[in-house]
Order: sequence, then structure tokens, then C-alpha cells
Amino acid sequence: MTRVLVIDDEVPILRALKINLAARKYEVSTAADGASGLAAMARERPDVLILDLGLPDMDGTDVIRGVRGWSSTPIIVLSAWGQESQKVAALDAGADDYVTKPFGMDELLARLRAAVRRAAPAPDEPVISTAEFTVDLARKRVTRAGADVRLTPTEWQLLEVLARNAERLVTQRQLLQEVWGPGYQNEAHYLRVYMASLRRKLEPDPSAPRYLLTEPGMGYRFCP
Amino acid sequence: MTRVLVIDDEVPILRALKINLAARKYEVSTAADGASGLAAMARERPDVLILDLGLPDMDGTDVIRGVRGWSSTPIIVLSAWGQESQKVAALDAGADDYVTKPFGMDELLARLRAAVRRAAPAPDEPVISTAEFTVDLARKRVTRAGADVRLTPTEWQLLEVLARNAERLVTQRQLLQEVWGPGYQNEAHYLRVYMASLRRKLEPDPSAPRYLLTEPGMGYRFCP
DNA sequence: CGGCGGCGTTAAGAACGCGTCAAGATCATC
DNA sequence: GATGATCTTGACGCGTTCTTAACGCCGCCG
Repeated sequence: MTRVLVIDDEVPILRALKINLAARKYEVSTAADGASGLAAMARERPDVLILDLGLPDMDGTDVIRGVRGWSSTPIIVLSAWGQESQKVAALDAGADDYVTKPFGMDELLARLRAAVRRAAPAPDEPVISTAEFTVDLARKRVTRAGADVRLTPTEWQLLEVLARNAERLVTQRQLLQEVWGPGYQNEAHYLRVYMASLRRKLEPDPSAPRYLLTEPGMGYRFCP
Repeated sequence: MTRVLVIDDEVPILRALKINLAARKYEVSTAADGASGLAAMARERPDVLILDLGLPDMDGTDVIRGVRGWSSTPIIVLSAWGQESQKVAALDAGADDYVTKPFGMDELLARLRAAVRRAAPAPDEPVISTAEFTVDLARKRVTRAGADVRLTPTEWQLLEVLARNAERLVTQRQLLQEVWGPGYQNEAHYLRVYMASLRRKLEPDPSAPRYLLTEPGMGYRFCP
């Protein structure tokens, strides 16, 4: 049976979720604020977390970071309409999906199923290759034309995040967060320096990238 | 069978709707004022709500907010001719569509069908496509005729909000709020500039838009 | 008929983002 | 403590994007 933890301070929503989820054979527990939510998270180890961003005691993204510090449990975020930036921040902090309030129960259930399904098969294909080079995520190795390519630690981390999200656009904030940690989310400059050096080592023509693409104003994308 | 709740205080309209909707195999219930309407809403959980803005006891937008606090049931608003600002307020409060009195039954039925259709499927895979182009929300990608379309960040954000509310009328205020943030709600001018450039990149004939439609005085609508 | 407001289009300067180079600062290693 | 690699920071040029203003069009209303 799938266990769900709901962290929300609004009683009507809490009750509605409890009833509907229980009816679908989920095992539901609840918490009304961030602090007790984190405690419940550690105590009960649920399979999914549903988190309202508008909590009385803590910022929603801080709760996410608190969880992501030690767990990769899927997190679905509830946010009010019009808080686009909050949603982005939540996703950057490590949330998996979001639902805008007011939400239809069907939509939430669908996203819940999707999150659980995604979480189950963890081991991805650990080797990603392009026509020019291959990235072995497990061995932390990059090969080009038969030979290993020497990458500095920072270069590798950057490439790893991009490779894990192949084909996906990864925002600058997300990259900075994953490679340099929180507090560096505005140092977009680092990205340019290191993307340049990655391209110099991996691209056939570094000034006209084919695999490590820039999406101006938004981020980067790795296209094998 | 689709269940419809009609909240209206005018007896002739109420009767006309009841007859016409029942003839189309809708299950109809009615309420004559805001307070009993909200009660009926909670009790009966209809699939659609048709709400007259000119109620004797409450402001129409307050009824909408009362519903939107806990439910995303589609709301179609009825308003007298010439009450533009009321309509905008209603849409901002969370209504899905509006019909101006006096209205043709065919138009109302069409909007009703559209509202129900929209509410039904929770989009698991966030890809919205038209005959001309497709929008992939997760990958942040727009494809037209097999090729990627380059959008600037602002263009993308604007399209994203419209796509997430496909088929639905989005007010200028909502768009400005989501894309430029609060404090820009009167800069309707930006919308025109960026809608123009979106149309230039996506519409087959930018001067006669088929997908990115203008609702004069109100806002815009994305119709796949 | 003429003014007014909403909408679409275009253009131009300002502001910003990106890539590049290079000079310190820091760290690891011996 | 010296050396070399790596990371941080600054400066600059270039192209893109944002912002703002101006103008034409259309429907509405006095």
C-alpha cells in the first residue's frame, strides 16, 4: 500500500485529501506545519509527499530542501494560482511536480500515480553517448575518440547534471544549485566559464556547439 | 450523466435553462441566490456551475471565490450586456468562461460542452499540440513543421501560461501578473507586442490568428 | 463627422546575457 | 614550502532581448 504524507495548514483541503486518498487505498498521514511535517517525514518514511507551499511557519522551499537533504521521495507541491516564481523555486529546490490550487482531485491523483511510477525504477541507463563522445555516469568517465577526456571535478559535475537531464532544458538556477550548492544561484557567470571549457574539451567545434546547447535567458540543454 | 448547477434569480431564464439542458440529457439543479447556491455546490458536487453575476444577496465574484477555495469545477458566468468590468473580475476570480445575456442557447451549450471536456482529463503528459505546432511544457520546447522554434524567455513564459489554460480565456491581468509579476498589471501594452511576436513565429497567417485569439477588452485565449 | 479607446505593427535606444580571455586566489600534492 | 592544477573574479565585445514610443486601423459614441 502506498503511503502518502500531506503537509498543509488548511483544514478543508486536508480533509478533502484524506477522504479521497483513503478511498483510493492510499495510507494517509498529515501534518499542519513545516516543522512537524519534517518530523513526520523522518518518522514515517512515506512513499510520496504532498506539500502546500503556503505554510505558517516555514518557507515551502526550505521544507523541500530539508527533505532533499537525505531523501529522494517524490514531492508534489500545492501552490496558489499566480505564484509562478514560487513554483519555479520549489522545482529548483527539488520538487518533482506541482498542482495549482484550486485543483481537481482527478488531476492530483494522476500526478500522484505518475510520481510513484517514476520513483519506482531508479536505475537509469548509466551511459549516454553522442556521435562525438560518451558519458559513463557510473564510472564517472568521459571518452572521446577512444581516449579518456580529463575533466576537472566541477566540469564533471556540470556535465553529469546535464547528462542526467538529457534532452531536457535545465535552468541556470538548477545547475548552479546542483553543482555549487545553494547560495550560488545568481552566479550565472560560473556557468559560462565552465560551459566554455566543457565545450573546448568535448565539442568538435566549440564555437558552434552541437551537443551542449544554450537556451538564451533560460539555461542549457544536453542533446546526444 | 453530466450534472449542472444553475444559480440565477430570474425565473424565466432559470426555466429556459432547465428545459433546454434537461432535453440534452443534463441533470439540472437550481438555486436562486448566492448563499443557497454555495450550499448546493457543496452538497451536490455538480460537474459544471452556471452562475449569474447579478444575484440579489451576494456579489458574483464572491460566489466564485467561495467555490474556488476548494474546487476546480468549471464555472460559466452569465452577465448582462455592458458589464465588462464585472466579467473581467469574474474571470480573474477564477471563472472559466462567460456568456453575455441575452444569449443563444446554442452558444451556451457549446461553451458548456467545452468546459466539461476541458475538465475531464488530467494531463499526465504535458504536451499541447495544434495542427500547426506543438508545445512541450516539460521540455520547454516548441516545434513547428518538425523544427524547433526559438522563443525568447518572455515569449515562452507568455505561451506557457496560455497553454496551461488552453481553451480558456485568460485575462490581461492574469497574463501580466504571471509573466511580468505584480506591479505590471496595467502594462497591457507589453501583451500586444509579445502576442504579435508569438503570432509571427507560430501562426500560419499572423494577421488572422487561428490559435492565439484575442478576446477584445478581456484577454487572450489559446485554442489548439 | 470627429474624437476616443483598444488593438496590432514597427522601429530604435537601452539594457542585458553570453562567450572569451586573463589575472589573482586557493587548493592539493609532494 | 614550492609547484602545478583548479577555481574564482574581473573586464570587454558582441549579439540579442526588453522597453518604450509612435503610428495606423477599427469600432463605438457623442
